[in-house]
Amino acid sequence: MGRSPCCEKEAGLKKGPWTPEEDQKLLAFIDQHGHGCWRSLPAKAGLRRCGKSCRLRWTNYLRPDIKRGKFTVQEEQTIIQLHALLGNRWSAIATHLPKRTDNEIKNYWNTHLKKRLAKMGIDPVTHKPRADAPAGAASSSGGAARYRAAAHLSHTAQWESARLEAEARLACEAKLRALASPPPPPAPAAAAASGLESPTSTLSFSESAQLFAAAGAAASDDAARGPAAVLTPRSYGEAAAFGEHHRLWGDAAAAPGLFLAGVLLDCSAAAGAEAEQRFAAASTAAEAGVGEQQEQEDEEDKGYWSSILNMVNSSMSSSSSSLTSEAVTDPAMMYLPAAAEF
DNA sequence: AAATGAACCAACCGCATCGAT
DNA sequence: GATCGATGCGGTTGGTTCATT
Repeated sequence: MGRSPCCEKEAGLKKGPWTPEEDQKLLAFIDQHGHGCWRSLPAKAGLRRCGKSCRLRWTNYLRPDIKRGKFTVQEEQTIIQLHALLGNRWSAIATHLPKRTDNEIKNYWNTHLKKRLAKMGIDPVTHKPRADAPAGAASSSGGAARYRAAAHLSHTAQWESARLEAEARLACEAKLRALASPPPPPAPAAAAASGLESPTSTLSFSESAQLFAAAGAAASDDAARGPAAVLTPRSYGEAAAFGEHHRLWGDAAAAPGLFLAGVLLDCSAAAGAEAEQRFAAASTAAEAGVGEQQEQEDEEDKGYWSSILNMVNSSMSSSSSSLTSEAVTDPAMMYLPAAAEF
């Protein structure tokens, strides 16, 4: 499609850092008239900038409801959790951090959080411990290895389902917002309801469900073979039914939640070394496959997922009075708003 | 004090998406 | 359904500041 660049390379258009005078002009204009059409704004406001540049300056810097300065531990945790679920969808993440811009969150992730995770041996893309992480993965055999494989499968399935769930919720949110004004946009909600294919996923909704079933089978198989298998058929049965997303995880080393919920809370700069130790300790424990430890970790994982889902839920329910709290917490109701579209 | 490298962040660029025609 | 224009998003760049040698 022959499309002209959104900001034609007009001679005389200024680029680079904004001056206080330009900020003032932009602020004054938007204060008086609103931004309206960004493309025509610069001329009306007397600015030699392209509309895109004006929009960026406004949304990332001049908007009055922007909070600047250091990110709190709470905000850090939120970013990490949401990034684990949503990937690099900064605008979606930013909707859960009022007063922070997507650009700011993205910068903070790239300059701080990503490095911190990497330093701890956690892959910042997958949020799982890396294969080459110091204390962990490699040295298992026999039943333990099979257990880990089953656990990993389970982990992958749960990971996918929780992420898909969050995406579905975001799609619902968008839909509900749209319903409040213009007619509903079909695309995201439709995808969520029918195929649930996701831009950040290699799995479809049904594939995730199949993963649960496969993980359940593997675990049952393992349970029959030896004590290393600690995943209960009950938990897998429920998971396979695709109702309980925030159930137990099999493998502490493969479960990003354990660290993201707890460790990262206190690993901001000063506590970095300690966090790494905790990471190593947890990985070692997982390696040993100790049941008691496992139960404790399961509890933490449950808490982790609850916190994420609660976070998504709360923003969901606060943005929509038409949904009951039951509707947004009951897994069976989870996809109804999107499904109702069809 | 100067040089160098790392960290930070505002802004740009190109592509994707959406709505209008 | 095809096309076009406007806007939004995410990746990247480049300038500035800070820390270290």
